[in-house]
Order: sequence, then C-alpha cells, then structure tokens
Amino acid sequence: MMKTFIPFLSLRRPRGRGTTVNSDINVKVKSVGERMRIGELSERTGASARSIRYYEQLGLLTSARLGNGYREFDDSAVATVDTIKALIDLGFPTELIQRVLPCTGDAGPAGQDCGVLMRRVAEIRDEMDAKAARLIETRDALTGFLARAETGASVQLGAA
DNA sequence: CTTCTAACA
DNA sequence: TGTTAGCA
Repeated sequence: MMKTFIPFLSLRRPRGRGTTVNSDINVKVKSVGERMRIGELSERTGASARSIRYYEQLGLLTSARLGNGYREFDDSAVATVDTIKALIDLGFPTELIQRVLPCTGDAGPAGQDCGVLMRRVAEIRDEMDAKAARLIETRDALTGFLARAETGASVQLGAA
C-alpha cells in the first residue's frame, strides 16, 4: 500500500517587515533531539508566542510539556509554523490547513485522505491563477491611469 | 527572566 | 492579534 505523501510544501513567506534579509533555504537537516521552548520557536519563525499558542489551540501544531508546564517544541515545529503562516497568508481556511499539514511532512502523522485533499488544493491553486490575472489587469489599469495623468489627459481610472 | 492561562481592547 | 494581569 503506497500512501499518498507530499514531501514538503516548502512555502516561502516574506520574512520581517521592511527588511529583506532572509533567503529561504530549504535544507532539511534531520538533527533529532533539538527542542525548544516557545520563545525560541517564536524567534526562529517570526511568529509571536501568542500566535504559536493559537495555532496549537487550532490543532495545527503540537507540543510536549515540560515539568514546569512550559511548552516544548521539536525543531520540526519551525517548518510547521512557517507553513502555517504561509498558508494563512494565502488565505487558506484553517480547517483546510489542519488537514493539509499532515500531508506536507511539516507535521505528522500523515492521514489517509491526502489524495482527496489534493483536488481542493488544485482548486485553490486555480483560484490563485484567476486572482493573479485580475491583479495584473488592475496593475495595468493603474499603469494606464498614471500615464494619462502625466499627459494631463483623462483622469479616470477606467477610462480607455 | 520566561512562560502559562484567561480576558480585554 | 497585542497586551495585561497574576501565578509558577
């Protein structure tokens, strides 16, 4: 039985506000044993501790607990949070994120319905194409608007 | 000092 | 989501 398993989404997301310092390197170092508390996970992902706890509350992330009640995350949580943030940024409903994550390798274990999910993922991908096309149309409209404005011609957004 | 939960803005 | 309170 070959189970459907999508290696890694490896979604890139803009890091930092104003500073473009990070180049996303998708190196999967299987260094087992690296654990961290919420503070470090927060630093390494850019997600606030508040958000991390919220993601966990939504069932998107799991953690162990230390003796003092502190959350302890596996280093794989970094990739998971990155993926969650990227997915949320893209407008994915958290309900879908919850079901897709196990299929990305960013969070396990893999469910049995990964294949079924791919269809919805494909639909969302197609919707992105549509949105991208509309975005380009709007951008071109703005370009034309700007050009006409400089010429002192018709100053109406939709004008031809 | 860090984290936790809960609650309010 | 941020932030704050009041505890461990």
